[in-house]
Formats: sequence, C-alpha cells, structure tokens
Amino acid sequence: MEIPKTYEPKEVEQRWYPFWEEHGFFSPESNDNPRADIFSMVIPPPNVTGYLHMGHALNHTLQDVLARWRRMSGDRVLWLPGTDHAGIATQMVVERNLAAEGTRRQDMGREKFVERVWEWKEHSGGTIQNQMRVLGESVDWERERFTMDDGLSNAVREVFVRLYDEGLIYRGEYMINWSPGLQTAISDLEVEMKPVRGKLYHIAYPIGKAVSGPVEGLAEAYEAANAEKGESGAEMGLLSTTSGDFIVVATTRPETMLGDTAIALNPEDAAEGGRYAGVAGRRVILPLVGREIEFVQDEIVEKDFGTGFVKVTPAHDPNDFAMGKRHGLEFVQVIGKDARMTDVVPEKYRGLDRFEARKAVVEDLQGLGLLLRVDDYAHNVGHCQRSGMVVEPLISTQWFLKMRGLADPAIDAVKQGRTKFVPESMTKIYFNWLENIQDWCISRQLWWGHRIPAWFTPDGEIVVARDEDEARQRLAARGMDSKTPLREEEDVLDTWFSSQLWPFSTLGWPDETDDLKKYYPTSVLVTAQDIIFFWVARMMMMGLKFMGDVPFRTVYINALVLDPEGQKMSKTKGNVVDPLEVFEKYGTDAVRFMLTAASTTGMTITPQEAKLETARNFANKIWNATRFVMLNCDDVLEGRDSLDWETYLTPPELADLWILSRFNRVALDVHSALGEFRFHEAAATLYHFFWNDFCDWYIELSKPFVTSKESTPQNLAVKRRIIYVLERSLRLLHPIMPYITEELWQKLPHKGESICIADFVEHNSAQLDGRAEREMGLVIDLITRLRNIRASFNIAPSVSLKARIATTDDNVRDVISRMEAHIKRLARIEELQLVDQLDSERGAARAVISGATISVPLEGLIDFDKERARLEKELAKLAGEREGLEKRLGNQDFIKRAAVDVVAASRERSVELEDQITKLKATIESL
RNA sequence: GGGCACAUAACUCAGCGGUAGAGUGCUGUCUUCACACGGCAGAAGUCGCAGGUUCAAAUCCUGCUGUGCCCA
Repeated sequence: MEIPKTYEPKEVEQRWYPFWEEHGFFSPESNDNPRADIFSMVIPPPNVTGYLHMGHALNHTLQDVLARWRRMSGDRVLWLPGTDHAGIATQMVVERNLAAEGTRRQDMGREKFVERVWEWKEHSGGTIQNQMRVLGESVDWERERFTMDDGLSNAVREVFVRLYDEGLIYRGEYMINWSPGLQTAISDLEVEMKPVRGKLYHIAYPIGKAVSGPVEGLAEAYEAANAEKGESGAEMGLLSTTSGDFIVVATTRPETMLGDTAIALNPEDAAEGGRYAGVAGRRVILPLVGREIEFVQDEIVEKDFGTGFVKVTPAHDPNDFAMGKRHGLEFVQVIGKDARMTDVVPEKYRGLDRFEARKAVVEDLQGLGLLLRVDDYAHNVGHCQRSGMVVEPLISTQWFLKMRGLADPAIDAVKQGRTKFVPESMTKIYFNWLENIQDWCISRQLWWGHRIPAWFTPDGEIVVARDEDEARQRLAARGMDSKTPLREEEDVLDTWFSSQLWPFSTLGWPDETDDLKKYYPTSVLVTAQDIIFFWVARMMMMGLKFMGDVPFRTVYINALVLDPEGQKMSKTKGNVVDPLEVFEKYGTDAVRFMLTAASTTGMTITPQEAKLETARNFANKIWNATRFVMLNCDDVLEGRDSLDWETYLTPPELADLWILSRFNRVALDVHSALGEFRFHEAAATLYHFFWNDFCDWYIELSKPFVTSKESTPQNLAVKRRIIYVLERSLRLLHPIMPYITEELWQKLPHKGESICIADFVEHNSAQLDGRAEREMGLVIDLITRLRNIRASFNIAPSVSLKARIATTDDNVRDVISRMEAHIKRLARIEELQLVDQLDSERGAARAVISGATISVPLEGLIDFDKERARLEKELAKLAGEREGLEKRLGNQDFIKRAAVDVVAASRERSVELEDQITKLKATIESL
C-alpha cells in the first residue's frame, strides 16, 4: 500500500468539499430525527464584492467548529451563509472603475449605474463563496442569502413602513455628519475621531461699531489683560481700548466665523456682578462680514474654559446647532456639500475650499489686527471612516430612526440573560452604547442600496408605502388625489438597516415560514468586537421589535487577528495576510487548528509561522499515526465496518484500560470546552491526547503486536483496539480539522457515509478508570527514569542495560511485573529484577520514584561526582517541596481552616516525599 | 477627558485561591522497521512594582508603572 510519508493537504482538500456538498450533509434536512435539537447560526455577511481576510477565517472557523460539533452530536444544524451589499464600499469600487473608463455615474444615470453594480457583483461575487468552500465551511448553500435579493428587500420595505407608521422613523432637517468625499450623510458610528495637531485662534470681535481700518495694539492689550491668570485658568475676554471695546473668542475653525450668528456666554458671567456684566445687552459686529450678532446666555458655556465667550455657528457645529435651536438663532450655511464656501459669504471667499478659506480668513483678521494669538492645539477631529476626509457637520434633510425606545428592550434582554455574551465583559460595551444611544441617520445619498420607500406629491406631501400602488391607496385614504404625479425618494438606506434584519429576514420574514418557526431565535452568533454597535445591538433591537424575541441565545465575540508583530492589520499598513496563501502553504486543517488553538480568553491572536508549523506538524502526526496502522493492519482492516471494544478476543491489559480511560476523559473535556466556547482548551486537549498519550505511549506499547506478521488473537485484538481509539479520535478532531479526518476516517473501518455525520463521541463514564491511569502513570514514570539514566551517562541506545527495582509495595510490584516486557523494551533493559531491597552497590546509577527505588549497574561507566551531583540536585528539589509542606502542616490555622481534602492531600504528599527523600539519602550514602 | 482589557520561561500564550504549565525556541542524543513536519532526555520563570485581605495569593482587593482597545 502506497501512502506518502508526509501529509499533502492540497489533493485531499480538493476532494472532499464537493463530496460533502453533493451529499447534502450540511442541510438541516439531512437529519431526519424528528426529535433532534435545533442548532442554528447565521453567518455575519461579508461584503459581496470583497474577499475574506484572516479575521473572517477565524470567525468562520469557529462557527464551523461549532456547527460540525453540534451536527455530529445529533442536532439538526442550520448554518446560513450570505453576503451584504456594502452600499458605500461597493459603490466606491464601481465608481473607481468608471473613472478608469473616463466616465462618471452621473453621466450614465441611476438605472444604468445600478445595472453596472449588479454586473460587478456577478463578476466578483463568487470570490467569498469559493473561499468559504476552501475553508471547508459546513454552511447550507441552498439557503444562501444576499441583502439585496427580493426577499430581503421586501423585509426592508416592510420594516421601514411599519417603523414609519409607528412614528419611529421621521424625516427632517437636522445636523448630520456629511462626508464630502462620499457626498453622502453618514451615521455617528461611521465617523472616526482622530487626533489632529491643529491651532487655536484667538480672535477679537468689536462691540458696538465695526472696525474701519487695522486696529493697533489689541494683541498687546489681550496679553496685558491676561498677564496674571486667575487660578481657574479662565482668560479675560473683554478688552476696552481707545479703539473701542472688543470681546475675544477662540476657535479651531476660523472659517466658520463667517457663519456666526451669536456669541454665547454663561449666565453667571453675564449676571450683575459677573465678569462680563453689562455686555450681554450690546451687539457684536462680525468682522469680515459686518453682520450684527447678539449675545446669548447658555448654561452649556463653561466659564473657565478660554475667555468664557464662545462663537456660535449653528449651521456648522452640533453644539452650536443645539444652541441655535434653543435661542432661535439664524442658521447661516457658509460651507456647502462640496466642502467649499457658499455664496452667502463675502465675495472674496466664495467657492474656496474650507481649508483655503481658513487661511484667507486668518490672513484677513491678522490684517485687521483682530487675530490676537495662535496656539498649537491638539484635538480630535471627525473623519469619514471610508473616505478618510474630515467630516463636515451640516444641516440637511435626512431620514432618522428613533432609537431610545428600541434600545431599552435590547438592554433588558441582556440584563435578564435572554441573550448571553461570551466573554461576559462585552456586555459593558453593549450597555454603554445602548444607554447613550442617539437617533440614527439612516438615509444615504447613494444609488446602490435599498431605495427608501417614500413618495412626494407635487405639493410636498410625503407618503411612505411598500410600493407605489400602496402609496396611491394611502393618498386616497388621506382624502387626497391618488392620481397625482409622485416623485420617488432618491435616497437609499444605510446598509446596516438591512443587515440588522439578517437573523429573521434570511429565514423568510415577513412570511411566517417554517424556517422562521424552527430556526429563530438562532443559537449562537459568532462575530467580531468591532461590530457590536453597528450590527449586534441593532439586530437585538430589531429582533425584539419584529419577532418579539432575541435573535440569538448567545453572542460569542471572537478575537481580533493581528499581524505576526502584534500590530492591527490594515490595508494602509500593508500588513494584511491573505488567508488563501496561508492555507496553500500549511494546509487548511493546520490553519484551522492554529486559529482554534489560539482562541484563548485573550482578545487578540497573532498568527506566527511557528504556530502554523506546530499545527501543520500535528496534521502530519495524525497522518503518520494512521499510516502506521494502515501499513500494519491489513488483517483487521479487510471487510470490517464496525468496531466494538468489548468484542475483542483477549482481555484488555493495563495500557488498553488506560488509553480508553484517557480517551473518555478527553471526549468529556472536549464536549464541555466547546459547550462553553473554550476553543483553545478543546484544541489543546486533543493535541496532547493524540500526540502524547496515543502516539508516544499507546502506539509505542503496541508495536510488537501490531508489527508482528502473525495474526494471533492477541495481535488482532491489539490492532483492533488501536483502530478503535484512532477512529474515535478522528471523530473528535473532525470539527477542527475536517479534511484530514475525513480522508483518514474513510480508510478505516467506520459506520456511515461521512465523518461529517458520524456521532461525535460522547464520553462513557464506565470506561473512566482512575486506577489504570495511576498504574500507567507509575509505568511511564519508571520508563522515563530509566531513560533519563541512560541519557545522563551518555549510554548508546545499542547498549543493553540491567536494572533492579526495589519495592515493598505489592501493588507496585504487581504492576511492574505485569508490564515487565513493555518496560524492558521501551527503556532498553535486557534484564529487570524486582527485589525487596537494594544492597549497597558501587557503580550503579540510582533513581527514586513514588514507591520504588531504581538501580542500574554501570560498572566502569559511572562518574561518581556527576552521579552524586545529579542525585543531590534531585534531593534538594524534593527537600524544598517538603519544607514548604511541613511548614504548612505545622500551622494549626491551616489544619483548622483549610479544606479537609487539601489537608489530606498535603499529608499524603508529605509522606510520599519523606519516603523518597529517605531513599535518596540512602542512595547517596551508598555511593 | 471617561471606560475596559492586559502585564507569567528567550518568544507566543494557558492557568485565575492550595508555592507554576503548553507550543515554539534552546541544550544533549538518536537517521531504531509511522512520522527528522520525527523519537528520547534535559535546562530554563523572585508569575510588572508596592501595599492589603487570607491559614494560604500568579490567582481576590487598592494604588502605581507600562502596553493595547473602545467611547467622547
């Protein structure tokens, strides 16, 4: 039989996915048990025209581990795949393509453009799905969804209309975040605050009369007035000079002064006896513009910040907007959607970009002597997440969703534990955002997305309806002319508006489908931390609103994948790792194992070569362990499809009972680890069991029987037991490493068509055997000590040694004699003698284990000083441990207060130590 | 400015009340009939610093220092 010495993942991986898909194993309908539990998940939909990165690979791997585990455990599993339309990102890409062709969307018109986007989607849309197949994801492709497909679009309209009818969606003129780069409004969440090293400009505004020419000496007067700063740090902002009175304001955006319509101050400053008493009744003449503006008093103004005077630009700052509303101020828009100055500013600034305008305004103020000081000033400025441009707060007519009333049930649901976050600390982030939630600007000035289902009559009436027919009916119902020409709203909805419906829109809502009844609420959502607000919280709100129940029982937040240096991956840094390249190099199973093993309680993962190599080597180990079996077990592999531990002809010996016990413990641990999302623990447990217990000990112990050419009952029994454990181990490994386990499992005796739908092994507590584990521990310890002696004295493997083992413990004696042949072979001992007591023996290496003393005669090979040093080091270690224990046991408080079993264990260990120390001392003396 | 994490062996990380574990790396050794992507053996850590609680602290509490993330 030809089996390569090294596992070659590529060929194997290509073979199995089509097999799985064709057989429909990933469909929930493949489980025909009517009483099966339901396990359902919806995938976080990636951008339809995008590609998967390492973060997706992690996110998808963990979901697949859960899905495969639950499927094998007998659940009816639905894992629903799909993509979203990523409005802004996709439109940007297509626009870039158009630009390369020398055209613009505006030139081709909306309909043609949207067609182009669909073409682009078809063209690049398969990428994600192919990558998912490479990863081995056990999703149900029959149920794949896209946020823009008919069903989901229908759900979006339905939700919009219902929310509007309830008054939760409203349209109005408010201050929004405008992205001049994208030419659309964006939501608060899409604004990224970045530190910017800017300037703080101190500007004087004249009171009462305009300045006619340059004012001299104002800056000096300002400095003089503030030569002695008060303790509060507040500055004097009222200057009385021969040229008249001035107030001083400070701003980081001087260009907005052209749109100032008031000066605000705290009422305490304005009150009689206040710092600026008497000023409030007067008027300020806005420099460069000449407009008279008034003072307003507002609590929001901090007395001690700056001069205590604040310029108010209601059309270009969110705080000022609120103040403008409170005081009925005029809203003067000086910056347009193109980020250029509008026509309401003095002619010389018109059409200037906002940053050019800043320069011009500063220069002109300086010319007038009104620029008093410029400080360096580090502050945070909102940037558009997508385009990177500085966001311009603008007043604009947009659609909004009222959030407060929706947020409260979402908070309660988590507080009541109806949805659980893992890790639990994520709830704080969730609560914090929902408790401080603001209304959500849901309209976008894009063409790619769900068009808002609203129509306008010629006289400006708005009708919101599921379609135009319904709009006309609604008009009629309002007693209006239903034949009137209607103009459809141009704006589309934020992509997240459709994504937030994902857990139920994908299952057929608003129809009451079977799927919806069966699979909602979903069992688990696995997602990343950065979309808790964007997506998770919003799905919670919508699920509760429209389904009357939470969308998922558990939200598992997976780690953030960093680059090998621990830096966040980003396109701009150029440190993004392409998962497909990594799969190619190490094999998909290895990458999946690495990601699973790295999913610890920490919130980051740094995939490094070394970790991938470890995982690849593990796959190779599995391959070779099976290879060994295949090469030697022809006589039991033929025509067998079933393996039952109990039916073997010879009774199990210690090693068999031990491996069976270990296996069951591992099965138990893996189950409970996965049940609590401790992925790392599941992976580590399997790794150690397979490599150390199964390969290093069980296979090694079995070799003489397995490699024997004779089909004796004992040889056959040993082979069958190895295969039995191996086949079950593959099943436990399958959720993490689907390809290699399927490949090997198919070659071994097995029941069923595919390991995908084989039973995940439940642990059998009757096979847990503490005694066998203890006894085997003794054997392992003994063999290790004997090998250690060999290594310490540099004795070649070819040299056979004799060993004598002294014990007075009948059980130890019994175990050793039962395992004598194994011990001799694995430790390369030709003669093993069991005695009650060792004579003083020169020229022998000694070692002490629990319950026995070992002596290996090494006449002429031994270096006494070296041997003494070795033993004394051992003695010191044991003595140190005993000292600690003695101290503890001598403490009455410990005896009284510590748990009974802890005291008992300490006593037991103390006796054991005492015994070993005595033996060691005797050994050292005998040298 | 507010909040949340994290600091354990050279590196990456487990452990989270009973005096330390893994993988990689390192040292020695073996090309022994599954695997050198291997076997065997071994060395390596005052668990960031300072206090406190406790019979007992890497583990709980407080403060400090450093690092990272989120929100404003």
